[in-house]
Amino acid sequence: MTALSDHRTAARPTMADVAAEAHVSVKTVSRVVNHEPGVRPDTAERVRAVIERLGFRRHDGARLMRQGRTFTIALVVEDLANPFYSQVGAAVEREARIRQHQLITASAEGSPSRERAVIEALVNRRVDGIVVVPADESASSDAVLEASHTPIVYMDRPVRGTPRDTILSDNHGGIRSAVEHLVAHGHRNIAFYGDDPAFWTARQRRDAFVATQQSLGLPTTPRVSMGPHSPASVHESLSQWTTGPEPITAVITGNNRITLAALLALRELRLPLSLVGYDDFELAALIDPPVTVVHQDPAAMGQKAAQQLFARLLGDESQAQTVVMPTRLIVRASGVRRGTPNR
Amino acid sequence: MTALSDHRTAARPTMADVAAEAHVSVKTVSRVVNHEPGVRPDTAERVRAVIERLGFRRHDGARLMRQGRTFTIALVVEDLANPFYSQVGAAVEREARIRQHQLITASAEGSPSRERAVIEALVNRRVDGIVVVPADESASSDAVLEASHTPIVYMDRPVRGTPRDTILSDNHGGIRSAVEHLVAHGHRNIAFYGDDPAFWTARQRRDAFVATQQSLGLPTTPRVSMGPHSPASVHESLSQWTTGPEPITAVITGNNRITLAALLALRELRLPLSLVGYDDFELAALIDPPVTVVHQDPAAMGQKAAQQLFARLLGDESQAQTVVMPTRLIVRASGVRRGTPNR
DNA sequence: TGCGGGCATGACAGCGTTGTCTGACCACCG
DNA sequence: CGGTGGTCAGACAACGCTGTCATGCCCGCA
Repeated sequence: MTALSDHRTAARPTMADVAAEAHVSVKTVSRVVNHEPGVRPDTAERVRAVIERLGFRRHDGARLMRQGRTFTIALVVEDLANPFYSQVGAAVEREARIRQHQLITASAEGSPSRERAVIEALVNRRVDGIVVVPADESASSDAVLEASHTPIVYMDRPVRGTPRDTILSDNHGGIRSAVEHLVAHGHRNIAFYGDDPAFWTARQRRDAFVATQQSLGLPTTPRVSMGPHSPASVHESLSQWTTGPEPITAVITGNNRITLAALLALRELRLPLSLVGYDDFELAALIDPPVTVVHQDPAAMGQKAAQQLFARLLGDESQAQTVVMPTRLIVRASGVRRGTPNR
Repeated sequence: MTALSDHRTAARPTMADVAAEAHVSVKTVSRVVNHEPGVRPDTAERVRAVIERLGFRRHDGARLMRQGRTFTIALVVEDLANPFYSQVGAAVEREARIRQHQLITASAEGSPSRERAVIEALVNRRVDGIVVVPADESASSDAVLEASHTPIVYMDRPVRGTPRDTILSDNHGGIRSAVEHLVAHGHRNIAFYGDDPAFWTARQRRDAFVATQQSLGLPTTPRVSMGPHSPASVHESLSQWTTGPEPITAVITGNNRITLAALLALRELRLPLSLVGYDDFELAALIDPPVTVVHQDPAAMGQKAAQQLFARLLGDESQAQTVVMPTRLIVRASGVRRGTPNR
């Protein structure tokens, strides 16, 4: 254990060291370091010289503990490597940085218990606030947060119980725009592939699909398949739905990964179906055919969440609000009719 | 400023509160909280009950300050939203989490001065160690780190000066495998599009390209174009190099973004050139034609960097080492000859 | 010469923990 | 019955900094 601390025990001068060397009190050093007034220029200069010479750096841990806040916020997501979350992360970090805060990021890997553990650790560190993409709607960690009075903003999915600031994407509107787009291009038989219905967003999008179909008077033959999906699972139902009566001519996919699976399946089956995917992705324009997508803006969502959090940190005591961020349909060739509709 | 602290001043019980309530000393509470021996079961039980009742949570900031380390590491990259870095980030966070550490992520946005500021802030917080993708080779922040004795691991790019642990990707091998692959498919006139030569990796890859061309006895007509690149800039030189004498039949791109630019340019020009890109990307298999790539493994690099950092934290005092991670050529259709070579 | 007032500086406590050391109490033994 | 040793518990200082308050000094003015 001695080795462990070598790099710390080694001559890290404190204010006391500087004070002794400069023949002033610790408080004066503090004043100089923090640019507080009331220090004679020559004294300040002397102190600065010693600081320079000893290589002193203020210990922010001590400082922050004295001051009661940590100038740190945290972001808890499912998987940092997922482009959606990494864009959220970049946006949140940016908001934090311009406000002199630091960002701790943590992955809960989709596990509520891990999420709880992670959040407890963050609360114990007294992070000033947390942005969470909750792993489940019951949010077992919510009680912890309640007790700790740590401000929190939920993202992408709501949580039952105490009302909290929540930033959502307009799942309903997004799906509706997708369906309407396809209908405008003459499609009437459309399939929907959604993610695991354990996810709130997956259910939202499915329900929006069904509702839109009904409101537009489309055939309501159940062509909804919920995940988790693989290229193989998509493949299977696709080959059914394209061969029976009223074969589908278009597909809507409920997220990134499913879009990928569907594209692979479509390619294998050599089916020229139209496709609209939920979530934009890099290079969507380069796929053949270019994929039309419902774009939600993760950067904007992250930014909004961080801004809301900082508003709370600055004392905004208004009622918790839910913000629904608009989506945008990016039309590329894939939504346009290619197969021959059979009626 | 009062509002600012509402959520903190509000009843956050300390060990002293618990101690008073349980009629024991603070130290005993500490013992119970930390599962230290030497507390009678009934006393411990009483203390636990009070802890539960008051909702006490240990203040890790205070604890860590007493103990001298923070159980925090940091990752400094250029842009968290870039898939390469986000995968690195996910891997580093994972390594940190399984070791009970937390990860602070920060973007330097490619600016050396911002990087310096960010690193100074991290050092001031006494993070236990830092993984950095340095913005430039001179690494002005290195002096700060030297003085603070904070362990550091550099990633993706080396830094001049004091030797440090460095995790690099095998740029030379990667490019060589790309060139050899193309040559094996009959290509002899190959162009290289690299990123801004201000980047060390960009220069490495360019140099590797030139060297490999020479060693394989290929025509050494200079068909190297360094960035920054846009689809337009690629477009321009492409149309030149495909029309003059000894027209090129294949292209190698030096990173993700350039691959994208090149794909767009090739599509516009309707040129059936072969393409090998540096960096794999999601959906590369779905592009038409599927893009052959040199795959570097960001997750493995991040993991390796974190592991090396933790080894240092645990007292590994051996000499700084540079690890070069292998790359892997993922052959998809795009490397295969499609255009008609003109000889 | 004495005094009020401002300025520069310092002493001290405290943020919430933990490490060290001391002490009370009890049991056991010769 | 006194000494010894073990167990449980607490007092106190310290981590490095900042907020509060006190002090000393010099200046100007009556």
